[in-house]
Amino acid sequence: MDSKTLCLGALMLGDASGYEIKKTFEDGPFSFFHQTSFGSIYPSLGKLTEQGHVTCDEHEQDGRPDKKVYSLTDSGRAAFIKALTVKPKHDRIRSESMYMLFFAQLLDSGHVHKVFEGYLQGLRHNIETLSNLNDDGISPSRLFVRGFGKAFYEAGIKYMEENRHMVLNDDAVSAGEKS
Amino acid sequence: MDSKTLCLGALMLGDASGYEIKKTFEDGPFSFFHQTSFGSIYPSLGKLTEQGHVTCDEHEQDGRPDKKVYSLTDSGRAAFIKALTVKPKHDRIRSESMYMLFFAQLLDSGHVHKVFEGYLQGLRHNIETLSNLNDDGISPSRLFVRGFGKAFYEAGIKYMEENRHMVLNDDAVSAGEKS
DNA sequence: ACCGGCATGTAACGGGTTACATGATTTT
DNA sequence: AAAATCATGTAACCCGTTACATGCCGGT
Repeated sequence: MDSKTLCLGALMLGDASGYEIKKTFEDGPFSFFHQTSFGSIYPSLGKLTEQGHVTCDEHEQDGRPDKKVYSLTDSGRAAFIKALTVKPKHDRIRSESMYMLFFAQLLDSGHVHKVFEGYLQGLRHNIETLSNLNDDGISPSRLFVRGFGKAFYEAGIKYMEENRHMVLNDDAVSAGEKS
Repeated sequence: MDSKTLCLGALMLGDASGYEIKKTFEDGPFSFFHQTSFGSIYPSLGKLTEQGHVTCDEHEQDGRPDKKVYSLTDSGRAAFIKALTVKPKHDRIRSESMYMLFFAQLLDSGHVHKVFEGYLQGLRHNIETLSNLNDDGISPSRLFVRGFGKAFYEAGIKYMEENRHMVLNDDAVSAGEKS
């Protein structure tokens, strides 16, 4: 799935600028299963405009560059649906943190600790992000995906909290006193 | 984390050929949080050999090309540990299936059905893969990572089974009869 | 007979990340 | 005073995927 399709999907949620599309992938409903960067969004929007899949309204602004708000056209909507009507590729996950924790016995325990806590915090942050989304009037399938993300992350948090002793062999010490 | 580090990690589990390293990322303990392809493994092994991080033993074989079995050197082990002693990047997940399910209401229900069932099957397959691994004599941190993967996938399966009605609006019909 | 598994490797192509370039305004 | 937010865009580079090239063996 290329960056253009990702942009079309973001615009299915409503007109938006490139900047706002990026936020959708950071804080919005796609945050837990996709990510993009400006370097791919802006060129994609350019190509989509050429192809007639989106139109662009420029709003002048004080000081800042003009805000370019993109809207889907019928052809864009059709292209989006067509792009989604293929066999999906398998999920691709890359987790450096898990790779590090796997090799925890080789690493400095301070570092392992940081990685562990950082990962936990990341999971909590992701749940918060999903929980902050407004669910009013959202279709069941969208709620399903949100719920799936939450279920995933919650299971991860629960597991980590219950099994921290497997990676961190200092809990008894660091919990009480430091000497 | 580049492909070279990934190869070093695979070799930490024992000497292996490029072909076997790939299997480690497909069926082995890394399967759920990383993936690679021959196109990146073979060149990486070449570079690592040049750098002295691995050595290579060639075993002649009947018919097949020689099997090149790589082993870590001390310098390789040190390089690996150094590569892991940095702040990990955030997990990167890309799930085309979830993207499709999010937009289920736009898509042909037959296709949605296929995506849903395919995804569920994929989760089950992942759990099976993790369950087939031999846990004997494995360090706690490695078991932790395995358990994390299982907890993740199990939560996903449970959620999908309990909430299928949110995406699939044909369960009552298709469950009983087909007319 | 054909497909899948074993086994290594190269090359091109595509694509995305990162960094750079610019700059005002608001928050800390 | 510095950092973050808003806002767009380009370019280079890295790197990985995909496809190609080759070939035997075992199972169906």
